[in-house]
Amino acid sequence: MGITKTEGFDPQVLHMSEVIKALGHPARLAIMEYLAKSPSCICSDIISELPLAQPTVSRHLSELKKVGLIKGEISGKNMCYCIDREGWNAVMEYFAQLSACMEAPTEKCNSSKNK
Amino acid sequence: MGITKTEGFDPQVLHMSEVIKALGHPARLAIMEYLAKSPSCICSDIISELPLAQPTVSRHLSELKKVGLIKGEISGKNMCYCIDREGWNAVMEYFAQLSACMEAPTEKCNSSKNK
DNA sequence: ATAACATATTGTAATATTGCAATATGGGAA
DNA sequence: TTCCCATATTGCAATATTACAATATGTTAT
Repeated sequence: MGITKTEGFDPQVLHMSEVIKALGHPARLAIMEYLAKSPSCICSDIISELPLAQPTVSRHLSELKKVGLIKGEISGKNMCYCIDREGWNAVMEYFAQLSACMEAPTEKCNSSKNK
Repeated sequence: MGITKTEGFDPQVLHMSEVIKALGHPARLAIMEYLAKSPSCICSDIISELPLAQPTVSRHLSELKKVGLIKGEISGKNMCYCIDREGWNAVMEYFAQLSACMEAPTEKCNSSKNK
């Protein structure tokens, strides 16, 4: 159906999957890489870095912004995007927690079930 | 168009985005959580854990397997899935490297450009 | 062999995603 | 103001994704 079912899932899983989904696209992952590595955050630089048309890049940028992975600030005539550390760190912590559960054979790791 | 352009992107970005995309769905992320937390890896347990029909879960499982995040082993009448640590760790290392680039203000972090 | 169970595959309908051209918007410069 | 420039938005068309019923496959027990 193309529609993703959301009922019956843990709210944290729902939220995280949405953020992670935004990272699951070459253009958007490349944007994150670029912003992580480059001192420049000017939108036009990002556009010229990617093999996609300007409207397409703009759409990907707004999707990353929507889920809180980047934030944009107007800087004169340009738009300056940068990584939103809060959103990014939340994903990293989520993954770290999952990894920890894999390592710990018999520990609880049931933080999401305590409700 | 629904089709994702791949030309002009770094091969690592292409591969990683594919794996991450598999994680960007509530059912598939819930499966990963379940396998990380639970000692059981029997397919039927996963199915009864999710609010989705059996064929749908089966498809999600095969997608996770396709990108190397889980692996399945036949165990008599049952199928036993578990996390493929190699694939999982590759994603974690990729993210760790990206995070490191964000922290390091003026270091190179250009490993992907050395080609 | 047959029944019962567990899982995978196929077919299909509904919806989502992607990409780009065209266009709109908004700021600075002339 | 008018002309650029940079970016966002809109409107498609093509393709991908999702979910499930129906069905197929394979395994174990009887």
